[in-house]
Amino acid sequence: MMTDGKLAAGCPTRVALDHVMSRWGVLLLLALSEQTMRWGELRRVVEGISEKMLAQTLRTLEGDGIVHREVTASIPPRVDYSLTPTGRELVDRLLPLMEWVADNADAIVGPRP
Amino acid sequence: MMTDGKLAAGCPTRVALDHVMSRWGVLLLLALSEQTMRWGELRRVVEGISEKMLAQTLRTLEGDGIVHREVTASIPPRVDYSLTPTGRELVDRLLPLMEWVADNADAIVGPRP
DNA sequence: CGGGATCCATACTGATACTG
DNA sequence: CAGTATCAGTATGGATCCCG
Repeated sequence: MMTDGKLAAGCPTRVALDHVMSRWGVLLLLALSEQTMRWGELRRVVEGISEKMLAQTLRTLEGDGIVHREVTASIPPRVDYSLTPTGRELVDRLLPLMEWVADNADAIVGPRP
Repeated sequence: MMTDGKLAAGCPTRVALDHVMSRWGVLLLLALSEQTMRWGELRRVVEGISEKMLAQTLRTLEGDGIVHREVTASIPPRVDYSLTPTGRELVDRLLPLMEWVADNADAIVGPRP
């Protein structure tokens, strides 16, 4: 029933899905699921992400109302990223999936040379 | 705690995640969550997918032990795709997330011009 | 019908430099 | 510190043609 007309090519669900399930999106949401983080922390925790994709993905998620960006005008400047209530709802549904993938990752990827 | 060392750059969890959460992977899993489907059906149901990505994604998921491929030698040839038990476990955790995204898609994507 | 092979466009990355 | 800008190399995806 979800596969009927609801997943047409450019529909909102598809777009939202691309944001949320993107390579770096899930990892950022996972990181923020535990605590508010600063730019530099995210850069370190989400290993392998480029500055470009970090900025781009954060801006997308912020625009989606999933991530909250809070600037503290100080020297040095400080910017904190956290989940919005909507983001929290999303992550609550994302976490069980992530845990399953983490638990079964070896079985999935391992067997194949 | 999942964000500690467990998500290092090339770790199995990251790789598995890229397969499962890929743009087309989720849509194929969603389609197969309801019933076994043939190549042509998947091509139609997962609107917008190219033949290349359909073949590639299916082969990846098959290699991961998530999707089962069954060939019937007939004329015309027939190939059915279905979820393995592992795939079913995965989809059970994926579905709640998908439903949430579908329900909130307009709120996520809509508000931004 | 179910793909494989090929070529081309785009997206992503990495490195570097620069700013408020 | 927290970004933005730019450029070049590479990976990824799409379109098309073709075959058993």
